[in-house]
Formats: sequence, C-alpha cells, structure tokens
Amino acid sequence: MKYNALKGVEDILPPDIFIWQRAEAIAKSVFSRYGFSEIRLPIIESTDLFVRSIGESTDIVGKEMYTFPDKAGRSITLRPEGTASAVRCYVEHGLNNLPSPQKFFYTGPMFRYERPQKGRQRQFYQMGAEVFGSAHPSIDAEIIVMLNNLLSELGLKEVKFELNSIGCEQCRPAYKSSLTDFFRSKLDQYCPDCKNRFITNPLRILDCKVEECIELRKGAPSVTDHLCDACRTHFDELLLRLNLMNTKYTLNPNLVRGLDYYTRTAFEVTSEHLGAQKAVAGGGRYDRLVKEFGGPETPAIGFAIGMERLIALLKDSEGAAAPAPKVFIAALGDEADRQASVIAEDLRKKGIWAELNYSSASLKSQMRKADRLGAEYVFIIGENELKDGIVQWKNLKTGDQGQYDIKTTFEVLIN
RNA sequence: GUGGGUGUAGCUCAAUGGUAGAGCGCUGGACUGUGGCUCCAGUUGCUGCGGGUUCGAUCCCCGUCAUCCACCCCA
Repeated sequence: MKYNALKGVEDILPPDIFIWQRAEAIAKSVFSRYGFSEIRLPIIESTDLFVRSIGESTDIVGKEMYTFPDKAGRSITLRPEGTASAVRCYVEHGLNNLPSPQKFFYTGPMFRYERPQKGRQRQFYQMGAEVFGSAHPSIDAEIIVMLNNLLSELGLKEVKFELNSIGCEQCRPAYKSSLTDFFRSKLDQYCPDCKNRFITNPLRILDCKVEECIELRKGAPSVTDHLCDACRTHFDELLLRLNLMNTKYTLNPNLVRGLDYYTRTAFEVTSEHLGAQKAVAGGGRYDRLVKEFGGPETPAIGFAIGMERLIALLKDSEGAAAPAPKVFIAALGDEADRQASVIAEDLRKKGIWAELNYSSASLKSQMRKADRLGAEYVFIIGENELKDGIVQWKNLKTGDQGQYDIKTTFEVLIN
C-alpha cells in the first residue's frame, strides 16, 4: 500500500527546510529586540472560540474549518488562525495583570479546508505577533515598523505595504450604511459575487476584481472620509510616526480585512511574485476582542505572516546554501574503518561535523561522495597511515594536501 | 463549492493506434589509494486507476482519483 500526503498538506524537507530555519531564526531575533516573547498555543480549541471571534458570516467559519466532535462529544476545531487562541490565552491566564502592553509571538500550523492553489494549502504555517493593552498609535507604528524590518532583514524586496483605517464601532456603522446606499442604487449591475457580498459584507465589494464592479464603484464613499474624530486622530498620528521612522507605505482605502474582529488600523503586505494569493502578511487592530472573550477592556493589535508565501519569495531571491560537513573520513580496510569511527566521534565531541562512508568502497568513490556532500576536508586512512599513526588530509576546495598525527587530526580544521 | 490544464523512470520531459525513450540523478569504470571536468558502461517503468472503441490503446472516448492554476476567500 502506497500512501500520499493528504490534499493541501505538504512535507518540508531539505533544501527548503534550511530556508525555513533561517527565516525563523531571523524572525525570532527581530521579535526579541522589540520585546516580544514566544508563546506556544494549542492547535485545537473549542469550535465556539473561532465562531465568536472570526465571525459567523466569514468563509473561514462558514466552510473552511476542520471541525469534529471529540470522544466526549465536544466540538473541536483545528485552529484556522492564531489570534483567537492568543486572546483566549491572554484572558485565561489573567495576563492583563502584568505590565501593559504585553507582546507575544507564536508560530505553527493553521488549518483551513480550502481548495489548494498557489500560495494556499490546507495546512499552512503562520508566524504571528500580538500586542495587548495599548491603544496608543505608537504601538501600531512600532508593530508595522517591526514587520517591515523583519521582512527587509530576511532580504525581501519588491513588497508593497498597504495601510488603511477601517474605523471603530462608533464610525463604522454610519460608513457602512452610506456605502450600502451607494451600492443599492445600481446593485443589479454588479457581479453575482458582489450581490452576495452586499448581504454578507458590503465592504468587500470595494476590492472585487471584476472590471464592471471596479467601474461601478468609482465615487463610492471612502472609509477614511468617514472616520470619527478619535479614529482620525489615531490614524494621523500613526502615519506621522511612520513618516518619522522612514517607513514606506501605500494608503489603500479599499483595504478591508476579512475577519470580523478588526478595528481601526488594518494593513497587508503584498507581492506581485506570488500568484493570485499575493498577501504575504496581514494584520490590524482588534480593540474589542479581549472584552468579548470575557477579559477587561483591552485594546490589541497584531499581524501574521504566511510562512509558505514568505519562503516562496525567499526562494526566488536567493538559494540557501545547504549545510555541509566539515570533514569526510575515507577509510580503506576494516581496521582503518574502525579508526575512522573513533576519529569521527572525537571530532564531533569537539563540535565538528564529521561524516563517514559507512561501508567499504574504493577511495575514488569515497572521494566522490565527500565531494558531493560538499565536505571541506577529506581525511584518508589506509594501512600505511595506520602503520605510521597519521592521517592524510586534503582540502577539497583548494586541493591542498598533507598529513597529521592521528591523535591531533582536529588541528588542521582549526583555522 | 465552481471552472480550466496536466498525469509516462527518483527528477525534468519526449514518443508512436503495433505493449516506451532522452537529459539529469544514482552505481561502477577509464588510475590495483585521490573528488570536481570529460568519456564509457550499468540502473529504474503494471505509461495514475477502472471501463469502452479496436485485431491491437501510453496515444482515441467515458468515468474516477491525484495534482496544478484560477474563482470564492484568505496568510
């Protein structure tokens, strides 16, 4: 019986895994500089947690969740995103009692039951960051600047940082109704999807890709013109700070985020090199969610990076060099082979990556293997060397060759 | 859930209505103990699966599954 990985899930193996590891290491280093601590969150949660936070009307909740009953009949869901769990964790452990703001990051797989396509799979990895307990625009600015720095430290170029404010519970209802008034007059001329959006989430009509809809919605009221004073001030202060820190962004009044919990600041990082799913990271403020989850009134903001999409971009900008052994030990004959194991062990204890052939073979084929592994040095041990208590060494990059006392083999490697 | 493309060797892909080939890779050799370059030899297939048309299907038809891309939606 031959098994395949399930639809939309994939194995990550060398050489790609080296790009992942590098990206994760850089991200962790950046996060820690900004005072973010890692948290590890469960992959399963109560279904209700996601329904309440993400929103009943969203596609994620409506048709994309991996939901199943556990053995006691509780409804369990494989997390489709990380924020809901982070908020649950914050409230459950009373983290509001620690000095505000609290900053966290997390990484791990998310699950959405969707048709796979380029940049979209059913199990995908996100690296997310969340800040709880500050409504101040300086936090918005900081998290955006951090994301920017992270992406540029990773070596990402040609990404676009789009920014918008979608208002709060004060100003959004009024905006929404002036928007629906605008759409209603010509609703019959919009595409079927947009007619649907009119019911479920009229804001989404603003980023429909159909030509006719783009034409029809010209002159539609813009969120940024309908912000209440508090939201306006918040947004202006954010922009001011981004300018002060030389962070580039593009204002996009049509940027709406799909999840119900977002308020005020919304942003998205996109790339033209990704296919149709071009968002590599997205985030925003969610000032109501903590309270909704039974915590104290706690403003919050966060973002998530889609790791597969990020890696795809890193892959075409630069090939990560696969790590290679420092030394390959070629042995000729049984006794030499035993000695090779001993020497390899000795080197490894000193922190040096040493490889062996693990079976008798001609020197030629052992040399070839060393070369293909990318080893820097080959040590050669045959009967002559054993007799004289030495090893032959050869640097495969330079071709230099020499011999060393068998007891001090590592010395050649230290320089 | 909807639409389109593609399924042949480990990988990338050819081929013809008469039961398959190249390049890469891998193994070995050209030097009885020295890699890379070159040359030589060897190596792998139920041509996704099931059915139909046909004397005969890898090729044509139907179904199915897988995969890719796009829509929807999202990271």
